[in-house]
Amino acid sequence: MDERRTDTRDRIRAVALELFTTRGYERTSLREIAEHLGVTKAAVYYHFKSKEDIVGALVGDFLRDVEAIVSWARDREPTLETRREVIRRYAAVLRSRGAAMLLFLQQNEPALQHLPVGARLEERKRALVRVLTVPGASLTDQLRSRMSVFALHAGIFMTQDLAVTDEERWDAALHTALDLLTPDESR
Amino acid sequence: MDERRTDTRDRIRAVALELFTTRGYERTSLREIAEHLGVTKAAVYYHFKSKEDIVGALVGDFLRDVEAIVSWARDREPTLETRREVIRRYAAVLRSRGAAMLLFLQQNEPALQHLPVGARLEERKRALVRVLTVPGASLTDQLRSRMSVFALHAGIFMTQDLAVTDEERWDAALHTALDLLTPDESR
DNA sequence: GTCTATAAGGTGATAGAC
DNA sequence: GTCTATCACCTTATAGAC
Repeated sequence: MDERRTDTRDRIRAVALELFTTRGYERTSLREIAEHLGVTKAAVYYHFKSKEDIVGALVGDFLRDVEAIVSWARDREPTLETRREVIRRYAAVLRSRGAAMLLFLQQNEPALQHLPVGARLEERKRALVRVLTVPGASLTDQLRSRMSVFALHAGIFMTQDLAVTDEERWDAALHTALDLLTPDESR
Repeated sequence: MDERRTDTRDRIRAVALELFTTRGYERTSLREIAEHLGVTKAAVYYHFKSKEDIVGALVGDFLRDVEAIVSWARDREPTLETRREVIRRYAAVLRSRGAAMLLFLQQNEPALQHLPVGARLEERKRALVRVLTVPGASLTDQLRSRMSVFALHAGIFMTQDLAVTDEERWDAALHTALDLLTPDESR
């Protein structure tokens, strides 16, 4: 029924996403989050049992999205076209989640590594890279596959200083990612 | 004359580099650094006036290396061959500083952003990207130039799980970086 | 649901003895 | 150069009133 009487939980998520991105997860305290919302720390602890729990809620949906892509790819033949479609679908997921989530993930990757949710993130990323890599590929091509995924991230966060639209960013990112997916030898 | 009677300062640098890389700058306390060396925190403070001062000593030489590359490039015509040589020289600098320094920089980029030395790092990186980018290049090519620099980093830290030598990593990294430097249109 | 109050412990940094 | 002792402050997290 979703009969919540306040929207504090969602507001905590939103403020946490913003602060974790701009100031970083480790440098953001629960006091800061609470003060931005005009409530006390204890109120935040009512909605989330720990600081880690907040970041867990933030990345949960994203993790399920990636998982779905990997499952889909595993049911298909590992052709170049399958790999290209994986990149397109991953680009679509990133796009639907918005640049904010992507910037948060990028900015806090080192911090997340030391959290339980970071291990799950790492696992999904590995699975994604696995379905993108040709078995027995050269080191260069393995690197290209890994950088293909990264190109989608970089297309957004590495171009924040340029005067272009997000639309143009996504286009350039996808174009570069698909190019990296093409094996080095066949070019 | 360099008449130091102990090598504690250098040992602090080495231990800090290791801990900052494996555990992260923010998650590493001065107490931990001191304990790894078998001395007290106060002893560390005799050699470095602050925690920030340690990381400053760590990246100082690297910053000067990058600065030299940028100066060299600015004195030459901005041709593709110049840009390729910039990448080769940057690869050589990374190589001479060792994978440990690179992993430290990569792992702590978000943390360094909030430190004074991070601003200097950011400035050099921007200057490096500037000499690598053709004026008036398309968004895709600007992204490719930026990812070219990143490819050298990724070639090392993104392939740590693969059973290859560092030599092979550097080769694949340089090859991929030089490919990204070639404009998208002329391929 | 949100509050006040507090526990328990870690942090960077400094003073001053040896 | 290194030590002990300490300062001032911050952190995550909880207990219990309203």
